[in-house]
Amino acid sequence: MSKVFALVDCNNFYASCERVFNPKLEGKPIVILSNNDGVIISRSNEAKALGIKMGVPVFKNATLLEKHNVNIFSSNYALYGDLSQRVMNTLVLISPDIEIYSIDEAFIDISDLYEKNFSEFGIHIKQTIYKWVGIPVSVGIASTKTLSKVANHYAKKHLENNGVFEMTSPDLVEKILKQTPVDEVWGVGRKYSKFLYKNQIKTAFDLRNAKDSWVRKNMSVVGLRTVKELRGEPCYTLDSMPVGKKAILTSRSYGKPLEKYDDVLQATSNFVSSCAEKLRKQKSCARAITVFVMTNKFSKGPQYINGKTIKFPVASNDTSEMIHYAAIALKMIFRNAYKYKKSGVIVNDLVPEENIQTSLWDTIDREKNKKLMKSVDKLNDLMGRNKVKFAVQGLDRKWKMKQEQLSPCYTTNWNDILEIKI
DNA sequence: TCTGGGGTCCTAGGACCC
DNA sequence: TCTGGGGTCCTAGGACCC
Repeated sequence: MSKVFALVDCNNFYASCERVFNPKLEGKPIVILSNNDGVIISRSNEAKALGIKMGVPVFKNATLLEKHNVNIFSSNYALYGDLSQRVMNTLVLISPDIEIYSIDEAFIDISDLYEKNFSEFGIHIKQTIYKWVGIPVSVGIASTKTLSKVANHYAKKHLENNGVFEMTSPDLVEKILKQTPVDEVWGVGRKYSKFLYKNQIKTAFDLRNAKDSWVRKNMSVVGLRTVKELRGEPCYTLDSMPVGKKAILTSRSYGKPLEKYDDVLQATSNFVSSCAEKLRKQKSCARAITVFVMTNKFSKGPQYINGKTIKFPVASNDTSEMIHYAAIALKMIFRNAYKYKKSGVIVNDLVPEENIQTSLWDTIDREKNKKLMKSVDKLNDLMGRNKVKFAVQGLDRKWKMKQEQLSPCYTTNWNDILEIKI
C-alpha cells in the first residue's frame, strides 16, 4: 500500500500574520526582524522581489528598506504562535492524521483519501484555512515527506498551480527533480550542497541517482534516507504524537553589552526561570543545567565564549534550585573585563516528573517547593508573564532586547484588541 | 550604533572495563 | 616498524531543520 503525504506550509508566515489584522499591508512589502531587531527573518513576496535577502542584518539593507518604504516589524511571537495554533486546529478538523512539524507547517497522511482526488483535497485545505484564519498556505503532495517538500516548493514558485501541487506520477516526479537544485532538497544544507556540487551532483535528480554506498560514506545514514525518499521509498513516517522535548534552551542577545557579573546573572536567571517554566509545562525534570556566555563575535574587542554544565543531585524543575546551580556555573565561567553580548541556559537529560530518582541525602522539602512553583505558575498565567518572580531576576532588565517595531498582540492581549471605527 | 533563537540526530573518539 | 583486543558508554562537535 503506497503512501501519500501532503505538506501544508504557510506562505511567508510571519509576514502573513502581520497582514491578517492589518489589511492595509496587502500588496505592500513587509519584513519581520529577529529578536533584538537584528536580522531579517521573514519577507513578503513584494519584499523578496525587491531583492531583500533572508538572514541579513537590517542595517545592511537600510537604503533598500527606506527607498521602497518597506513595512518593518519586530517579531511578535505571541501573535504568530496564536495564529499558528488556529491554522493547526483548522487542519486537524479537516484531516486528523497530522504531524505538526513547525510553527508554520504540517504533514498530513492522505493515503486513504476517499476517491484519491488529492489535488482537490489540497485546494480544499488551502481555501478553508484562508477563509477561517486568513493565512495563505501552499500544499505539496507526494509519496514521501521529502518529495512532498519538493512539491510544496514547486507550488510556491509556480503560482499557476494556485498553491497546490500534486507530484504523484513517476514521470512528473522525474521532471520536477531534474529542475530542482540539490541545495533545495530537505536535508541538504550548506555544507552538503557545496560538497555535492563539487562531485557533479547538482540537481535533486542527480542526488537520487547517486550510489548508496557513496552517500552512506559521505553523508551518513541521514543522507541515505534523503536519497531513498527522493526515490519514493518512505523512510520517515508521520510522527503525530508530540513527544516531550529532550533539551530546552533559552538564550538571548542583550539589547546592549553587559560587563558586570550581577547584570549577567540577572539576565541568566531570567532564562533559567523560562526553562523551568517550560519544564513544568511538559511535566519534566532536568538532571543537568548548562550555562553559557559569549561576547559579540562581530565586534573587534577581546572575545570570550565559555559554558559550564552542572549535574543536579536530584532531577529538578524548581526555579529557585535551578537558579542556585546556574549561578554556581556562571561564577565558574565569568571573567571580568569582557563585554558580554549574550548568555543562555540549556537544561538537558530530561526525565518525566513523576519518576525522578530521589537521593538519600536530599535535604530539600520537594513537596513544599512543588506547591510553591504551582502557585507561581498559576499567578503568572492569570496576571501575565513574570508578574511573580525571584529577586535575582531583577526589575531593571538591563539586558532587555530591542523591539522597536512591535505590532499589537491582537489576539492575546485585551489591550491590543482590534478596534473598528465606523 | 546595529548581525536571532530553539531544536534534532548522528558520529568519532576518549574513558573505562575485562 | 612493532607496544593486546574488543566491548560499552559518554560527550563534544558537526550536520541539518524551521
